[in-house]
Amino acid sequence: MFKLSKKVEYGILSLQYMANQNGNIITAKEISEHLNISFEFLSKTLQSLIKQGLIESIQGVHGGYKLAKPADKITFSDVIRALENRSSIVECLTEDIENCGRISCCTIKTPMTQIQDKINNIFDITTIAEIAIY
Amino acid sequence: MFKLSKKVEYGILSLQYMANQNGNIITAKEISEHLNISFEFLSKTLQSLIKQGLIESIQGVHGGYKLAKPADKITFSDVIRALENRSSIVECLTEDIENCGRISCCTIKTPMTQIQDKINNIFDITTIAEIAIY
DNA sequence: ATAAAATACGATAACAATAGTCGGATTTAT
DNA sequence: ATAAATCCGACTATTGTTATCGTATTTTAT
Repeated sequence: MFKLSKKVEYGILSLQYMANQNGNIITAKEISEHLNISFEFLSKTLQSLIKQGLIESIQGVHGGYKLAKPADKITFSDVIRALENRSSIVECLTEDIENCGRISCCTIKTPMTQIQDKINNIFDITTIAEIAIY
Repeated sequence: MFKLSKKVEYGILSLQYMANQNGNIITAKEISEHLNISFEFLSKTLQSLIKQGLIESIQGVHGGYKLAKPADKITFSDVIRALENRSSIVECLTEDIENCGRISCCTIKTPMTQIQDKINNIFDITTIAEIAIY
C-alpha cells in the first residue's frame, strides 16, 4: 500500500481549514463536524500536530486550535512526520539493519535511495498554503 | 506507511537477478537461496509476475523462470501492479466513493491528484534495466 | 466555589493488509 | 516410474491503522 494514513489526510484537511480562518481559534468539534470525522480521532490527530509544532492549542472554555506558523511554512512532509511512523520505501534505507540476509548481494539500495529522495522531495515542496487556496 | 511490500521488493530483486542471466532459465530455488528469502513466498511472488506477463515459466524437471521481455521494458510500476493491491495516496482518487462524507467540502482532490501523478511518474520511468547494471 | 466547555492522553478493541506457511496438484526430462 | 520443478488455494501470524472509551486537566463564566 502506498497510501497516506487517515491521520495525515485529516491532518491536512484540518490544517487547510485552519489556514482559512485568518488566525482565529477554532475548536476540534467545529472541525470534526465540518469534515464529518470522529471527534476523538481528530483530537488525537491535532494533539500530534501540536507536538510537532505545527499548531497551537488554547485550553479552557474558549479554547481551540490555530496554526503555529504561516501556512506556507507547513509542508506535507511536516504533517507526515507528525502523524505517521513514516518509514522508507524499503527498510534498509532508514533502519539500521545488521543483517537483512542480503547485505552481500543487495544491489537495489542505491536506486531505491534515489526514488526515496524524489518522493521525499514531492512532499517537501508541497505546503498547506498551496492547497488552502482551493 | 509509504513502503513497498516485501513482494515488490523481492519481485524487483528477482527480476534484476533474471536480467543478469542472459536469457537463461533460472529456478525459484536458486533465486531464493541467492536472496535468502523463503522459497514458498518467492514462488507466489513469481507466479504473480507471470500473470502480469513480466516473466515466463517453464515447468518440469529443467524448468524455471526468465524475463518475458527486455529489462528496459519492465518498469517498477509494472512490478507494483503485479504484486500489490496498489491504491492511491487517498482513496477518493481511484475508488468510486459515493459518499466520503466530505464531498461537499473536500478541497484536496486536485492537489492530491497532482502529487499522485508525480509519484506514479517516478515508478513509470524506473526500469529493471536501470538497476541491473549495479 | 461550581459548572461548563474545552483540550490531553493512555489503554484497548476492531479491522485490514501484509507476510509467511502448508499441503497437495500438475508438468516434464530422464 | 521417479525426481525436479512449477502451480495454487487455504490458512495462520504479525503488524499497522482506525476508532473508541474513560478519565484527567485547564480555563472561563456565573
